[in-house]
Amino acid sequence: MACVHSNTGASRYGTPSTQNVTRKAAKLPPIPQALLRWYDANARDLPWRVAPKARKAGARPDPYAVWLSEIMLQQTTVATVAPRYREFLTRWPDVKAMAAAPLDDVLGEWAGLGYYARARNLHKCAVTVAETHGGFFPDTEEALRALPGIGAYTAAAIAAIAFDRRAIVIDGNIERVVSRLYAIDTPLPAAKAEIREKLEEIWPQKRSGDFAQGLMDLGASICRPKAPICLLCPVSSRCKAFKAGTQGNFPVKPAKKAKPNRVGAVFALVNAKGEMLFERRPEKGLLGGMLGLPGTEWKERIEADVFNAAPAQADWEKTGEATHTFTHFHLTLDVYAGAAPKGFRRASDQQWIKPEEARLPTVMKKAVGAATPSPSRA
DNA sequence: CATCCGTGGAA
DNA sequence: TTTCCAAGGAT
Repeated sequence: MACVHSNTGASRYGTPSTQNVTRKAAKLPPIPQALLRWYDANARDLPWRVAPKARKAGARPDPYAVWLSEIMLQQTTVATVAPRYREFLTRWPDVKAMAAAPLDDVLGEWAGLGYYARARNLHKCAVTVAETHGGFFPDTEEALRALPGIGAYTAAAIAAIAFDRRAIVIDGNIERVVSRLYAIDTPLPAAKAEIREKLEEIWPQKRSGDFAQGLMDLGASICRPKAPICLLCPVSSRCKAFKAGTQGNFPVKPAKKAKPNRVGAVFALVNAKGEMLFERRPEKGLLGGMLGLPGTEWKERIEADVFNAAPAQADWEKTGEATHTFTHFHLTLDVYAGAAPKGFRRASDQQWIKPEEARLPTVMKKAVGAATPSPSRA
């Protein structure tokens, strides 16, 4: 990449005292060039990633694997995703396999990962790709964007990483990197337009996917939210915030709201086989489609007669509490345990499962734990 | 544009 | 203990 001689470089007017140094009128390398060189040497080894070296040799990632990883990585850390991703890929090696699976199997495999709409849309997307795209993911940003669970970020990421399209990928990492590079002081999310404009100017035609992954790796390892390691940054010389020493001020974010408290009660009904009664939660809303213990709604105040929400008449004993913090509220659940009365018949949306075998969202796992205290305690 | 939607790790 | 926040999307 030939360096065009700058006609604005300071070297023209260099003082005589620097004559022996003869610094090259070194125009700084463009950001993509510096970033990609850094990525070639420092790319993280991730299970869904084709390393830059292999990529240059012609290897291409499986679009299914890219899609699966991107959905799982939405608002979820690499450390959490990596082992779960391997389980998904082993269980459903391709999109047709996932499309053929029952939704409840996918939800069960997703248990504990949070944001369960992702799992519902994952399955819906697999079915769509299998049925209306012949089992192949579309290779354009626009067509990808139309699929369930694929928004602006994920569509661009898949287009760039799996299909080598020039697509402007913007995630939280890249927002942070760019807002520091250009010292963008507009608060998010309003700053997104400006961030996109800056990226549009510098985004390379070639190695679009590697550029996106390089920016994200940089954001994760160097240009971190707290204590960025600017001394190791390949583009610090181009970074407006670094030069001003203000990298800690970016990105500007709005203040967060306080989380209200909510309370409720759940009931752990146990039968003679030691199985516990679970029910499938409504398809939409919090923990939609997941298994849980029957119980009250979760409100600011406890209901007058919580036993109206019990699944059966039983000698309910309060065995403990479960506390959990969701994205937008704190929850305290009173946990009651009881034995199923004779002749009890479960409803159609309920099922008996050994508690240790149930694939549950975390709050329900905590509630089950509070219903069955571990035998040993010193 | 604002709100809803999980979880676990780090500081 | 509390706060922050991570490869966001749907409504």
